[in-house]
Order: sequence, then structure tokens, then C-alpha cells
Amino acid sequence: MNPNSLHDARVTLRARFRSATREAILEAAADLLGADGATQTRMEDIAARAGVAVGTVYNYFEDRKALVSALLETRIKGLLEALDASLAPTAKGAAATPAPDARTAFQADLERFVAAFTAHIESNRFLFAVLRDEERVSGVDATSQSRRTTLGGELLGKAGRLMDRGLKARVLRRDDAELYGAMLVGMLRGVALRSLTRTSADLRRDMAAMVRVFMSGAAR
Amino acid sequence: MNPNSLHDARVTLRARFRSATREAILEAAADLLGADGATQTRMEDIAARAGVAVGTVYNYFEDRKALVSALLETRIKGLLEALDASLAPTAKGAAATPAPDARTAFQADLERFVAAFTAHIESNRFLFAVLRDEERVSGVDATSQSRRTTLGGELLGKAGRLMDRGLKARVLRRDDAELYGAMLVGMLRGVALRSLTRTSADLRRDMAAMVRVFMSGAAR
Amino acid sequence: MNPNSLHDARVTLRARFRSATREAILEAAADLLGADGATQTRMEDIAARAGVAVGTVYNYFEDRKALVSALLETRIKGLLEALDASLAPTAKGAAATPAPDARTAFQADLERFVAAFTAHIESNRFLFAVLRDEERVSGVDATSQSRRTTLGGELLGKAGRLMDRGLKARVLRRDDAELYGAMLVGMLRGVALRSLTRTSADLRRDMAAMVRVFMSGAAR
Amino acid sequence: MNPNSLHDARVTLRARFRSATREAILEAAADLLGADGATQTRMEDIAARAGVAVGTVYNYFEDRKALVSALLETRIKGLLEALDASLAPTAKGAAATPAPDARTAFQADLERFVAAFTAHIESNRFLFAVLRDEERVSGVDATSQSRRTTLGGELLGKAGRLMDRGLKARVLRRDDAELYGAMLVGMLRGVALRSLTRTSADLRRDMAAMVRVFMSGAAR
DNA sequence: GATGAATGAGGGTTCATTCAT
DNA sequence: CATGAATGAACCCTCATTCAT
Repeated sequence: MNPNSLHDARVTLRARFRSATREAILEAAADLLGADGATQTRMEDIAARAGVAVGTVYNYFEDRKALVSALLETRIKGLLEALDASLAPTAKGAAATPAPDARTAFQADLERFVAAFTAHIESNRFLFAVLRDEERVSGVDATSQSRRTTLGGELLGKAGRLMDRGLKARVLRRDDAELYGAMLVGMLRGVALRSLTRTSADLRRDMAAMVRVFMSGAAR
Repeated sequence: MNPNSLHDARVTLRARFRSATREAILEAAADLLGADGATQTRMEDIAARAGVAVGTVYNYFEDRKALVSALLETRIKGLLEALDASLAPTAKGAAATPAPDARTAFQADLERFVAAFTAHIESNRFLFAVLRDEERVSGVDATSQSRRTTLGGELLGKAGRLMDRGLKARVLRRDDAELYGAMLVGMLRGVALRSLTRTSADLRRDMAAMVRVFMSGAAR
Repeated sequence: MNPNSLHDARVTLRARFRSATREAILEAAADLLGADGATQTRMEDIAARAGVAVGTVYNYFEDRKALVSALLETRIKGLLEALDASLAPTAKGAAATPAPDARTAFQADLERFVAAFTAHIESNRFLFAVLRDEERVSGVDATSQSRRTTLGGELLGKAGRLMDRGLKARVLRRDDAELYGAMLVGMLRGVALRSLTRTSADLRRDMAAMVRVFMSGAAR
Repeated sequence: MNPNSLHDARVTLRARFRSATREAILEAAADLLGADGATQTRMEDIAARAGVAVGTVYNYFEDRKALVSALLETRIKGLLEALDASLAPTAKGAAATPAPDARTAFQADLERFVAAFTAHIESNRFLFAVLRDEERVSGVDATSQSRRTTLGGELLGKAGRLMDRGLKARVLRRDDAELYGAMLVGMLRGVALRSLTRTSADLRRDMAAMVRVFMSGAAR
């Protein structure tokens, strides 16, 4: 429309391309790190799989550590946001249903939480490796040792919030409440990892079963 | 008193010394691999901590892989044997008690299993790292890809045998029986790892709580 | 007014612009090479300081070596021309003054020489670095090893010509005449470098003092 | 003589060998840095010329910077110590000679200073490159920016001390006394560098001539 | 058998140069 | 012509492994 449009278009195109290349590199890194483990994956391999030269990787990421950090950050951020979303109060849904009893409501929350975890983990086989290797996710800067969080730690936090809700609704037993989070995360991981070795496994069915067991064990 | 006895003694002494050096190296490797992770630990560091020269390490272990394998093998073997022992039918004990009902008996088995796991993990912080990094345990040769087992896989097997017992005794629900093993191992790991971050954690109490939850959830 | 004039004007404008860009790049290179040294200065840095893209630098200079050569050539050429000018017989000046004796005349020549050097070196801090690093100035092609001259070599030549004049005028001692040039250049450099470290230094006064010492030492 | 003698001998041998290897590396570095300049010399080249593998270089020097620093430090230290020694008061010599007049005494000091410089520079062609490139010599740690000294700076200091002596003995003119050091160092360098290009040059004779000129110019 | 200096393949990183837009 | 992302050769450095003492 204006004289700048051409320029804008160019900028946008370039920006998109930059973004695409960056994603391609992250994708390649995710694939290789997931498959071979962090130690066995060379920068050159990542570059090759991304279809770029080594130097290009360094145009997008300061160094190896920065690349791995960025990868973990985006992927984990995605998972954590999905979990947060699954925990968000669904006002309309609550209004639509005729006041379900507390236990049913909590189990619904739990199922959404588990479903969110499952969905993300399925589409990011790379995160399995993270769950396995538990690399560090730096919240801010790589140099500052403070405020370092692990994926496991974050998961525990989210699960803890879910458990708190169950406690307040008097659905969960108060006895060992603060352990429930750790148990849930452990079970999630255990069942998810199991599906890695069994090709025939039905992760969704297994997760449902897990929820049943957890509810029977933890609910009043 | 005869020439042979002297020789034997010498041999024995030497053998003991060899054995001691070997153990020192394994111990050093366990400490460092546990603390810094497998990737960050150099052969020289292991040698230094063991109080020997690098070359000496190579007198006892073919190469780095052999050392790590040996370490995993001994440590994991110890854990697995302890778990097996906890699963062994205790005929006398059964006779001593006035015919406990099946559920009580299974819970006792489960508690012994969990206790065995807990005891081992407590005295081998290194195994935490294995649970974390899940390195491969090569049954035979490092090059042969066949017969590779992971600690997780072995644990699943043991847990599965325990669950089978519960099933046969009609204590566990049949529904999702084959998942129980994965859940138990997951919970074990979750609760154990949690105690790593909380200095005030009482692992034993937490494990007891976990057993309660599991029994409520998985038992009929 | 005819088609050509317009064309000529355009060409001239373009030529000027080209020239300006070229100068900007040389200027940027001079600044950075002078400050950080040749090794630490990247092509990208030079481009950035010149306000152009890297590729543009390569539109004006074949490669890095060509850029540095061109820079040295222009800057050194300027200095050498100034020195030559200072050595040119100033007919009018000679006529104006009432026939000074030979020694006074030579000292005047020397002072002009030193002043020319000082002026140039003051406005081209970059040349300090050249005096320091003594990079090669290739007269023609970088590959041909023949006809390579250094700034130092050129300076020696000019100084030698000045000394020759002093000799012919019987102002200088004949003994070590061919050394005088080297000594003068050495002293020039020594005094100039000294002023780099002392912020309060008065280069002009120091140079005058140097001339006095040189005259006392080298003159009959 | 004692049980330790064997052990001591071994240690000494090893220590000597270590020392020899270290020196070989420094020697190789000196040769190559002197010939090709610091930038063009690769660690691999230095190692090759020293007759060792790259890794070996890193067994003796932390990294490239440390190697260059060590080289400069030893070589420059040698030169500076020689200069200091040439400045040391020669009590006996003074007593032996029949009270020379002050000027003769100072000229003798100056000649010793120049001779010390010349001798060192002749046997360490590498130092020419340092005089040329003026790399930094770190007095203590490479990270601390404070207390960095250059070869030029150190030379100025030594020369200054010599000039002070001449001033106190009332041999030198007071006028521009503090410049004399810079001039002397400049002349030294100028004459030394000149001898690099002229194969037929007689450095010793040139230096003597330089002393004459300096004395005539700077003395009262 | 112990020692630890020497080895060198291999990986991370830089940066002059190219070329499609 | 300007642009600047892509390229990849080349360099610094690490560390598992060897072997002379």
C-alpha cells in the first residue's frame, strides 16, 4: 500500500526465514539429542541434519551450551505452559455442567493434567531424553547459578498445585499430601518411559489406568 | 609350612591387594560419576581420587567403557540381588506367623521390596545418577548390541515379578496389572529423587506413605 | 546541457559517492587497526564502523590483504609525500633570508622534516601501530615478493637523503654518516611512542629537544 | 649413598627432562614467532618444531597465551637482568682504575649498557619481533589488567636510571634530561633494526658510533 | 605392576569470503 | 550496488589411551 510495503515484505520474509532456520536447527538438535544423547551429538551433525553449515548454527546460537539451553527452554516452556493451561479454571465448563461432585471435578482436572503431559511428551520424543538425562534449564542467564530449575522440579511444582486443589476440595487425604505430587510425577514418568520400550503400548489407555490407580490410592 | 603355602599366602595377599586397588578405583569412579555425571568425569580424575596413576586404572580395566560397565554391573548387581532376596519366599517367617491374610502378606512383600530398594539407593548415591542418566549396562561385550539391559528395565522386571505374586494371590486388581510395575518403579524413583532435593526429607517415612497409596490404589 | 553533460554529472556524483564510501571504509579500518591491532580487527567490525555491510567492503577491496595494503599505501604515501615536501628546496624561503650559514640551514631542514613527521603521526594514530607492527607495504601485487618496502625502510631512505644533504653541506661529520638516518628515525619513533604513554607530553617541545641533541651529536 | 639416591636420581632425571622439553617448546616458539610473527604461528607448528605432539605443549603451558607470555617473560627477563647487571656499580673496577673523570666513567656505563642490549638482541632474534610487535608482558596474572608492562616501558625505565646517573655525575645536560632515555632506546632500536636488513652490517661498530653521537649530543 | 609424560584423533569455535536477494 | 546470512577451511584445545622407565 505504501512505499514501505516492499521493504516490509522483505523484512518479514527475511525474519520468517531466520525464524525458520532457527527452528530447523532446534528441530535437528532435538532429534539428535533425543536419539543419541547430548554427549554423542556433534555440532556438525546438528548442522548437517538441519541442512546448514556449522557456521550457520553459530549465527543463531552463541555456542553449544546456548543451543541446548534454548532447545530445553522452548520445549520445556511448551510443556509447562500446556500444564498450566490444563490447570486453568474452566469457568464456562463448570457453569455448563450441573455441579459435579468434588471428586469427579478433581479427577477431571487430573485427567486434563495427565493428558496435557502425555500429548506433549508424545510429540516431543526429545523430552524423554530430558526426563532421562535431566539437563539443567536455566531460568535466566547461564552464568548465574541462582534460580536454576530442572524439568523435574518444575513438574513437581505444577503437580503440587494440582494436589493443593484436591486437598482444598477435600478430595485427597491429608496424610501424605505433599508426597502426592512426587508420586504422580514418578508414575507419569514411569508409565511414559515404559511406552518407549513397548512398541505396542497404548500410552493413552495406560495413563487412564494410572489415573484410576492414583485416585483410588490418594483419594479419601 | 611347605613351599606351596608360602606361595599361596603370597598369591592371596597379592590378590587381596589387587582386589583392594580395583575396589578403590571403582569407589572413586562411583563418587565422581555420581557427583559430576559421566560426561564431566575424566579418567585422570578417577585415578587421582583413587590415589593411583592413570596407567594403573588401565591395568585393571580395559578402557573407560569397561570401567563404567564394571561399576554399573557391581552396583546394579548388588541392588538387583537385594531385590531378589527381598522377593525370596521366607518359609520360616510364614510358618511363624499365624496365617496372615493374603493382602497383609503381599503388603509385607512390597514393603520389603521397597525397603531393599531404599537401603541400596541410600548407600549408593551413585545409583541416583544412573537412574538419572540411565546408562547402558552391557551384559557381555560392549560391541554386541544384543542382551543390553538398563537398570530401569531390570527394575521393571523385578517389580513385575512382585506384581505377579500379588495377582496370583488375588490381592491386586487384574485390570491394569501389567502397568503396576511401571507405576511402582516410577513412584519409587519419584519419591527417592524428591528426597535428594529436600535435605529434611525422611525417605523411610515417605516410602511407607507411598506403599499405603499404592496399596489403596492397586489392591482390590 | 547536452545528453553527455547530464551523464557526466551523474558519473561524477557516483564517482564521488564511491570515493566517499571507499574513504569511509579506509577510515574505519584505520581507526580499528590502530586501536586493536591488525589481528584483532575483523572485517565485520570494519564494515560496521564504516556503516556498510560486509559485502560492500568486498565491492571496494579484493580481500582483506588488499584493504590493509590500500590503507597503508594511502597513509604512508601521505606521510612520505609530506616528508618529501619538507625536503624540497624552498627557493623563495632561501631568497628571503639573508644567507644563513650552512649549519643553520641544515637544522632548518631537519626541523621541517621532524615537524612533517610529527604532524602526520599526530593525525594518524594508526601509523603508530604500523610503526609498531611494521606490516608490509606491497608496491604492486601481494604475491610478488619483489619490491616490498616497509614504512621503516622508506623512512630510512628519506632520512638518508636529508643526511646526504647535511654531508654535502659539510654540516655533518662524515664518520658514521650512513648511520645517522637510522639514529634519527629511531629517535623520532622513540620520542613519538613516549608521548603515547604520557598524557601530559608535549610532542612538539620534545621533538625540538631531540633536534638539539641530534645536531650537537652529529654535527661537526 | 642412601636408599633415596636412586629415587633422587630418577626425580632429577625426570625433572631435567621436563625442563628440557619445556625449553625446547619455548625455543621452537621463539624461532617461529620471530620468523613468522605471532599471528601466523600455529600451535601445531610450534609442537612440530619442538619435536613433540600438540598435546604435550598443553602439558607445559595452559594455553597459547600462557606460552607466549612465558616466552616473553623469560626472554625479556633475561634482557632486563643483563641490563641491570650492566648498570651495577663495579666497585673493584672503579678502584683499580686511577679515578677516571666523570664523563669517561659515564661513557663506560653507557657502553656496557649498549653492549648488554646488543649481545642479547643478537642471540635472540625473537626479541626483534617483540620490539616490533610490542606484545604485552604481564607481570603477574594475565587476567589482572593492572601492572602490565611492555618491553618498551621496561627499557625506558632502565635507560632512565642510566641517564639519572649521568645527570648526578653532571655529565649530561639537564635541559631535556628526561627525554634522553627515550632517545637512547629509540636509537638502539633503530640501529638494531637497520642491521636486520643489511646483511653486511657490523652491529658492534654501529653501536659504538651511536654512543659517540649520543655523548656528543647529550653531554655538556 | 605402578607411574605419568607423550600422543593425536576429534570436537568446538572463528571469521574471511561468497552470493542470492 | 548494497546487503548480511551462509559457508567451511582452519585453528585451538581436550582427554582417552599408550608405553618407556
